[in-house]
Amino acid sequence: MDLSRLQALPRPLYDRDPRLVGPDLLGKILVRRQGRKLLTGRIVEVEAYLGADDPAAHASIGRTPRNAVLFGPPGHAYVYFIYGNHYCLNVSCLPDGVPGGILFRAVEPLGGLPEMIKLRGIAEDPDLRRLTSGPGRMAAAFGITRERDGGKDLTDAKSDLYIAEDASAPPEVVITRRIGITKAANMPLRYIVAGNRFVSR
DNA sequence: GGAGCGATGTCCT
DNA sequence: GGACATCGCTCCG
Repeated sequence: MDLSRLQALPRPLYDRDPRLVGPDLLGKILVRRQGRKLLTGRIVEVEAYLGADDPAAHASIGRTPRNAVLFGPPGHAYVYFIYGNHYCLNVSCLPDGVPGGILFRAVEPLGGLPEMIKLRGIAEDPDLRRLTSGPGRMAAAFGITRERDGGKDLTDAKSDLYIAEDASAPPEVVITRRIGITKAANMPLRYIVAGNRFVSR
């Protein structure tokens, strides 16, 4: 990958309805600096979570200390811990005071695969399709935790965690219902890259 | 290859 | 006390 082509996505991109931000994030690149190494993955699956009118969204119960990032300015990392085992990464959307976000569910690994495998704690020569497919697996592969990354500005290319674009063409987007939730499970708010094999099941 | 289930922390009611 | 935006293991076919 041509790293000199990487440009951090600007804040205004996130200052919109998550239903517009979600599809625009497909094909973009999640970048993690891990010491001297660069871990990168192309975003292939995301879900939008809205505000009071979306019962599945953490923001639907109103602002609490836990979900405050979703109510803050756009372009920041909302990281939460789920099921006692896993972290999940979101980026806040909409202006300060208005909640909303995008959950990152899967990336296609591009660079830093040995480091990702190490962070996942799995054997060498793994099934690459399962390295970064699913929000918990993806977060683990990128070493993302709430303590380390919660609240971070994801528009800062000097940060150790940000979202970038390269010169590649935007992918074809397919919209489906969201996965793994019980409330509002029928809302069409999941966005995936058509035909991509790193999308979760 | 799919259904069932346990592990496990955090937060809200 | 229970819900939970998950994962990986079992067991069954």
